[in-house]
Amino acid sequence: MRIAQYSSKNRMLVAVDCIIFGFDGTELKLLLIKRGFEPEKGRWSLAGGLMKRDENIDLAASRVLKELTGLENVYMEQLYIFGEVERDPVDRTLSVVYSSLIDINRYTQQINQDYHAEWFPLKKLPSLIFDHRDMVALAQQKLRYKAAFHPIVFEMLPEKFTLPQLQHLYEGIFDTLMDKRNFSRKVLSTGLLVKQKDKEKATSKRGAFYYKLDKRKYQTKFNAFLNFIPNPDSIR
Amino acid sequence: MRIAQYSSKNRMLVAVDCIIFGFDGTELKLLLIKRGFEPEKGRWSLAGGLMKRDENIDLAASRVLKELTGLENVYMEQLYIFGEVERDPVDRTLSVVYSSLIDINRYTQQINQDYHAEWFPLKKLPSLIFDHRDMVALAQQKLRYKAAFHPIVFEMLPEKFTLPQLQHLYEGIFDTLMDKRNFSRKVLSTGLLVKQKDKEKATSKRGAFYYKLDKRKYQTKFNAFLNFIPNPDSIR
DNA sequence: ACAAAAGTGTTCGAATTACACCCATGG
DNA sequence: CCATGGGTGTAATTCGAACACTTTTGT
Repeated sequence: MRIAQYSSKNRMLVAVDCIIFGFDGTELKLLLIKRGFEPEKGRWSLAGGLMKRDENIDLAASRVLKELTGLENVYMEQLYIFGEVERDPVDRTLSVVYSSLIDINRYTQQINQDYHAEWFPLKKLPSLIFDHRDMVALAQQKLRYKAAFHPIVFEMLPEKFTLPQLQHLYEGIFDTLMDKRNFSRKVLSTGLLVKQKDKEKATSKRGAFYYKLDKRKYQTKFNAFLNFIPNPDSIR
Repeated sequence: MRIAQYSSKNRMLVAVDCIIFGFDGTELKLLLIKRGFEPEKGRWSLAGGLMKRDENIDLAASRVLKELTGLENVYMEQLYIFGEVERDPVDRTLSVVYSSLIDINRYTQQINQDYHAEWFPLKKLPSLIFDHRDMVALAQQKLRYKAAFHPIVFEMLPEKFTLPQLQHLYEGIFDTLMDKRNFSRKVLSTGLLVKQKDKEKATSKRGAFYYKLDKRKYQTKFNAFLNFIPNPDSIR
């Protein structure tokens, strides 16, 4: 009876779609590609493609991202699987969504002219195909949730970064403003940041000291919960 | 080029597996079924089955759970997709894992003799097929994470429950002991509990007052983060 | 009368918030 | 010399942790 279900009539296609959040030191952005094939050719979408039958899901996500944007070796994690029956009009297709956080400036070389990929400010996204807008909304929600408790967003910063940059990033994620005195006290109290001797001088005359992440401590303290949200009600 | 990938050679099977956590007032348990078909017939496994091609994923999970355990209308949420290439020896099969929290006593009628389903204490699980042990470990981790910040675990309690029961549940989830004075102060301070006039008299001579969840407030306050973990280091 | 679980308050230290001024520098 | 953003300290409050005794009642 049940073993009969190990039959092929229920096989289906599985896609991966990659949500790439990026931070340029000021603003939170999302990487989109201009879809190069039908249906919906020419419209903006997440970097996505079909997973192969003999391919691990995580590797499929990396491959698709590489093929469509040129990005390689970026931090990615599985977010959710979307499976409404009618979500892709051509064929029954599930989509496993991956989410990623990167430092935009670190990867400008990789995202070159060969790819029709472009960064869009999170607040000014174009319309997206299928259910991609829902995917982005879910990813944003999860990013907030994680950022509220973990120092994970260091994935989106350069090797060296300043406290004002870090604060701008958190403000972007939560769409709120924070007090810089309280912010620096809290973030420094984690003991995860190492102050550098040099300064970032591009955005201010005085310059802001660089910090680096103490990666050893970061690994072990990952589960030490931080509470970065100034006030739950202020999150929009 | 790329449209050629909208071909059928990459179709694959997709299963759903259901992790059912239950609480009986004292102990955290997991619902397992004796697998009724090859391979691995006769061994214990999560309630799982293949998803149909014309079926929504969430509905597939509900259907499979109903078919294998008799359970209906339980709170379920998608946890993760497992997709190692060799995870199922018979055929390439992804598994979408769902996780669920229920009040064991409320559903004893539904889980009847027709089904080879059985509750196992979380600390004394039998060996499980395929990667099901990994699935359980991940679900447990996520349950802790959520329970640490949300009053979500009310899904696992009866309509009326006592503070000692609620505390035992949290102690089961975190495998730790909590101070009942601090616990009750914290949980009552949420304003989500409504004290009842009657008492539960089965487990003590004096009896413990019942409480009910204020569902209106629960809906709106769901995102008010609670911090139930006594001390992050004490979580094993 | 006693065993067993329920219920309740206080004190202390830590963390969080609100808030305002001086600093360094490039122009 | 001044405009711009960087950097720091303190007081008031809230929150979390530790801790022990009294109440109720079935046996």
